[in-house]
Amino acid sequence: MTSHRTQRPATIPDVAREAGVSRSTASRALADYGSVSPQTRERVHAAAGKLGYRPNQLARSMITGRTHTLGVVVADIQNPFFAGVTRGITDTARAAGYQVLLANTDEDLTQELSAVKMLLDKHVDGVITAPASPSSTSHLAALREARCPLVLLDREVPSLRTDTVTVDNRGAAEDAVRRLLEAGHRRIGMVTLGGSGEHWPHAEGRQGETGKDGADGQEGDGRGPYGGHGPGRRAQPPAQVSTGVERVNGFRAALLAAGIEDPDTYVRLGVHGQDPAALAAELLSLPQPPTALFTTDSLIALGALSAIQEAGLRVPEDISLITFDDADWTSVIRPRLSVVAQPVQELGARAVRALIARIEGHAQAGPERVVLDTTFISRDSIAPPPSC
Amino acid sequence: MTSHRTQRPATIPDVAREAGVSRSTASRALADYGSVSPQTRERVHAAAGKLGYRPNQLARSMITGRTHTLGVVVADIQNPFFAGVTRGITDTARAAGYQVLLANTDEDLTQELSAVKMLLDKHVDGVITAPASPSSTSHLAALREARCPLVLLDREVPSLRTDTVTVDNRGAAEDAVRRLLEAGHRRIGMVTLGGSGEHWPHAEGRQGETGKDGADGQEGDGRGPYGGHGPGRRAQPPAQVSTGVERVNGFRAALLAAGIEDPDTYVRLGVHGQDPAALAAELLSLPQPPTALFTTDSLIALGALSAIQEAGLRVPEDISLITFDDADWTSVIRPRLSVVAQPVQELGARAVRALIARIEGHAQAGPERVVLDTTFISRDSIAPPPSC
DNA sequence: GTGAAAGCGCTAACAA
DNA sequence: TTGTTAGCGCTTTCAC
Repeated sequence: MTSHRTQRPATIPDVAREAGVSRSTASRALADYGSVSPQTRERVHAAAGKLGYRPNQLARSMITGRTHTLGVVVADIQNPFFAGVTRGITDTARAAGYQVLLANTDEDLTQELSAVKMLLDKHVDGVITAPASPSSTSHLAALREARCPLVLLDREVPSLRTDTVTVDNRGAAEDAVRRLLEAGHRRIGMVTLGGSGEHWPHAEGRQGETGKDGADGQEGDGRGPYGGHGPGRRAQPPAQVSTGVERVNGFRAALLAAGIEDPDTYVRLGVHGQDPAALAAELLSLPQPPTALFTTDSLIALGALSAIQEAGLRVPEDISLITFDDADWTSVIRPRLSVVAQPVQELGARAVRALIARIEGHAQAGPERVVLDTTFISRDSIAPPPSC
Repeated sequence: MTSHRTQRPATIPDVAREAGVSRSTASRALADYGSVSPQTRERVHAAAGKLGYRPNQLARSMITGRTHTLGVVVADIQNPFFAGVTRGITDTARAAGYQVLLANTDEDLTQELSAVKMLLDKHVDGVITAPASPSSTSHLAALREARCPLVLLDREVPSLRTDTVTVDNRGAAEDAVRRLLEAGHRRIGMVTLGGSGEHWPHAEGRQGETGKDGADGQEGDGRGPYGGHGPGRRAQPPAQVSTGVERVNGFRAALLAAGIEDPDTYVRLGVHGQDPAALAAELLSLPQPPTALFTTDSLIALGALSAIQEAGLRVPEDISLITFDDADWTSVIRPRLSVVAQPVQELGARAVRALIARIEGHAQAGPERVVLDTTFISRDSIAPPPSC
C-alpha cells in the first residue's frame, strides 16, 4: 500500500525531505527569513514547486500572529456609498496582500458587536468600520485591548483616539447649501438619517434632546462652533461627532451666515430605517414648504425625488435639489442632479493604507486623521425659487 | 513578578486549571463533544466565563479542518446586482455561523485565479463565485481537488457538475421581449455585456465566431434548441452556458417566434469594460434604428438611457426600454422603467444554503441546480412604436 | 466520565 | 549557514 503523495497536500517536512534539508531550513527558504544559502534556497524552492507545496496559512498564522486578513464592518453594502468604499477596500487590500472579511450590520449595534467579536475570534490583523454609535463603543475598545488596530471610516468617535478616514462633512454641507442660498432660496429643507437614533447625539442647537454624547469623553473638543470655510485647502477641522449631525451643522451654519434665523424649521433628522420619502413628504406638505431640498445620500435623494413627484412638483422649476453622493443614476435622470461627490473608493483605499501602516508598524505615533476633499458637481437640479 | 492573567488571552489549560480538570475534559466541555458530566461541564463553563475564555479559532481550525468561512468571488461589488447578492450571502452566512471572505475580480480571469488560490490557502470551507469564464476553469477544478465545495452563482459551467443557483435567463429574456413584441415593436435592439469576451461562447446562430465552448465537454447538453415557455411553473430548463448568451438566446427565440427573420440585426453583445452607452448609440444611429431596447443589467440600462437622451429621443414615445434588474432608481426616474427583477438577495441566500449543505454533508448526492423565478415589473417605459 | 499523551503544520530559539 | 528542539492552542485517540 504505497501512499499517494498527491493525495495529501505537501507539507514542510515533505519539501525538506525532497530537498534533502531540515525542516527549519526549508521553512526559512520558503518563508524567506533568517539566512539560507542561495543554492539551498534554490533547491528548496524547486522541491516545493515539484510537490506543489502551499504553506498552511492557518499554522503559519498561529505562530506569527498574523492572518493577513482585514475585518470590514459596514452598515449596508447595498448603499452605493458603502459599495464604493468596500470596492476601494478590497482592491487596495488585495494589492497589499491582504484579504477582507466582510460583515453587514444594518446600523444595528448588536450585530456590530457580534461582528467585531467574530473578527477578533478569527484573528484579523485589523478592522475598518463605520461605527453605528459614538457612545456604545465597548466592543471597539475591546479591539484596542486585543491590540487589534482599528480605523474608523466615514464617522469619527473622538473618545477612541484611533485612525480615522472621513470627508469634511460639515464644510461640504455648508458649501452645498450656500449654492442653494446663492440661487436665492430662503426656505431650504434637509433630510438625513442620523444613524441609529438614540445612539448618536443630536445636532447643535435646539433640535436636540441631546442623547449622551462623547461617551468616555476624553477629548472634549470638536463640539465648538465651526468657522465657515469653503472646500479645498484649509486648516484641520475639528473632530466630527457624527456624519449626519455634522452635515446638519454645516447646513445650519450656512443658513445662519445668510441671516436666516430659524434654520431648523426644515430639518428632518430621521433614524436609520425610517422612510426618507415620508420625511421629505412631511416637509413638502408644510403650509410654507421649502423651495429647495438637501439630502445626505443617494438613497435619501431617491426618496425625496419620489416625494417630490408624488406632490406633483418639478425639479428644479418648483423645487431645487442637492444630494450627497454621486450615484450612477444622478447624471442620467432628468434633470441631472447636482451633487456633493465623495471619493468613495479613495476613502476605502486610505482606510486600508492607514490600517496596514498601523499593522506593520510603520505608522506615526498618534492617531492619524485623514480628511478627504469632496467635490461639488454642478448639474441641473438647482434653479431660483419659483416665487422669484 | 506575578504574571497578569488578563494580559494574555485565556487558553484551555488556563480554564482547565481554574476548573480543576484536565485539558481534554475542558476541551470536551467547551467544544461540546464526547461525554462530560453535567457538573463538570458546568464548572468548566463557569471557569471559562470567569476568565473570559475565547477559543482560538485558528488552532481549532487547524485540527478540525473547518474555518467556518466562505469565500465569495464576484466581478464587481458596485454593480447593484452583486451588491444585493453579496448582501444576501453575508446575512445568510452570518445567521448560520459563517463568515465571508470577499474578493472582486472585475471579470478578470487572472484575478479570479489568484482569488481562488488565496481562498484555498486560507482554508475556506467553501466558495461561491460567478465565474468569469466557462472554459478556463482549472482553478475551479482545483477547488474540487482540494475537496472545497463550490457553488456557482448567476452563471453555469456545465463541465463542472457542481451546485448552481441561477435564474432562468433565457425564459426571462424571452418573456420580456415578448412584451415588446406585443406592444407592436418589430425592430428591437439588445445591449448586453457577455463577460470577458473571448472566454464566453457566443450566442447560438450567426453572431458567433464560436469560441471554444463547454471546455472539458462532459455533459454536451444544454446547447440544443429551446422550446419557448413562459415564466412560472415549468420543466427544468437545460443548463445555461452564459448569462449574457442565454439572454441573447431568449431574445432571439422571442423574435423568431414572432416571425422576425433576422433577430441579430440589433443585438450588441459587448465585452466587459466596454461602454454600454456607445453600444446603444451605435444601434440608435442605424439608418433604421430599433424602436425598443432591451438591456441586461441596470448599469447597461443607464448607458442606454444616456445614449437615448444624447440622441434626443424620449422614452417611451420614441423608444421603449426594458432592462434586467430592478435597481432602486428605476422606479423613481420618469418614465419609470419596466424591468425584469431578479431576486438578488435570495440568489445569494440560496447559494449559501446550498454551500453549507454541501459542507456539512447534508446535501443530495449529485449537483443541485436551483433556478429562481424572475418577476416582470410593468411600469411606464413601454409604448407602441412611434410609427404605429 | 476522565486523564495522559500525541500531533496538526508551522516558526523560532538555540546550538553547532 | 544549518540542524535540533520546543511549542503555538487545540482536538483526539486511547487507556483507565
